[in-house]
Amino acid sequence: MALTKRGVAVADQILESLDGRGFRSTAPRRALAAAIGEQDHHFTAEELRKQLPPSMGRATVYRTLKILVDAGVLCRVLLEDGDLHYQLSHHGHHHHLLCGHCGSSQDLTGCDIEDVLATTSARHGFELSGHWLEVYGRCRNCIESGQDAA
Amino acid sequence: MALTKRGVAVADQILESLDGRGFRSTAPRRALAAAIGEQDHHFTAEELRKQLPPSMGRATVYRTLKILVDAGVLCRVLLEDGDLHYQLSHHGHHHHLLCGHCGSSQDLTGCDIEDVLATTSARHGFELSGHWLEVYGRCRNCIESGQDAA
DNA sequence: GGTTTATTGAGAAAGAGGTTCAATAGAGTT
DNA sequence: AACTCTATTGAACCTCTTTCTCAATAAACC
Repeated sequence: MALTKRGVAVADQILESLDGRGFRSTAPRRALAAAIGEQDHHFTAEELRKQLPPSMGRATVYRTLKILVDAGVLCRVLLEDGDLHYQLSHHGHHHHLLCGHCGSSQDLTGCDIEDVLATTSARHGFELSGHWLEVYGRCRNCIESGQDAA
Repeated sequence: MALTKRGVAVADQILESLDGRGFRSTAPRRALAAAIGEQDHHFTAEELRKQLPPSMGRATVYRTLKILVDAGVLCRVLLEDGDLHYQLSHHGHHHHLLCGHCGSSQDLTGCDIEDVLATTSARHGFELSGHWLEVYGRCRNCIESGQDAA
């Protein structure tokens, strides 16, 4: 696995985050952080595991991923077909624009959906505590490179 | 399983929908439709199966559920923890208000989220084709019966 | 170096869901 | 009512993902 500058920075961030939560810095965790740093797209636990040395136990991958989701380092992405993948969580709460062609995802910022939801929920007598939104479509790159709709 | 008036009506609707799509009316499908009609909440395939006679094969339950999702009779609900459940789909496209206390869900209508998404996506050069939104919180009943936040 | 305790990996096990295929049973026909 | 054709079924088996157990290992701190 070739390491990119960005990937290494991300890996460092992940390890710091683990350290900050009292988790030990171990070789498997460093390898996992490095691998996550190199991911272009959202990924599954198994996809990630395939990119790691087979010496790393299944359980370690799953355990560490769960820790990272709890820590807010990773977030889960719901694909259009119902598959759940992982992805770096750059900001706090945010949404994803998922491209059905290249599989990329960008974070959706500047979205006032919370306000809309608050008023609508209130109309139903519903006390809002959270929401989960995924947006599907085609990204700018795929549009410009002339990929036709699937 | 005690049959309610509403449940029977729902079951009839489901069977009609199957019939309209050229599927045969069989005893297992009738039993499954009846069971779905009696569900208060969103449910998993396995939960439903437990309420059906053990003589009904696993495959039949899964096959029929898939058919019903394709037919638009059922929709999938994403729970806050990432679990996917099934639920009756009353309208076409819609969203759910999921109560974390009683587990109930109501359909979210009168939500102009599509417009908001369209403009925001456009700002990202993203061509919108669909979205998935779930809203979590506490329903009117739970608020009024004084259930404290979990 | 020694001690304590979190962490690890291997293997077993659970859980959800899909596949195969011979047997069964709808639905229309005669 | 019997007959035919074909969709449907259920049992068993399998795959894929995820979790659990537990003895061995290795951080971190003294």
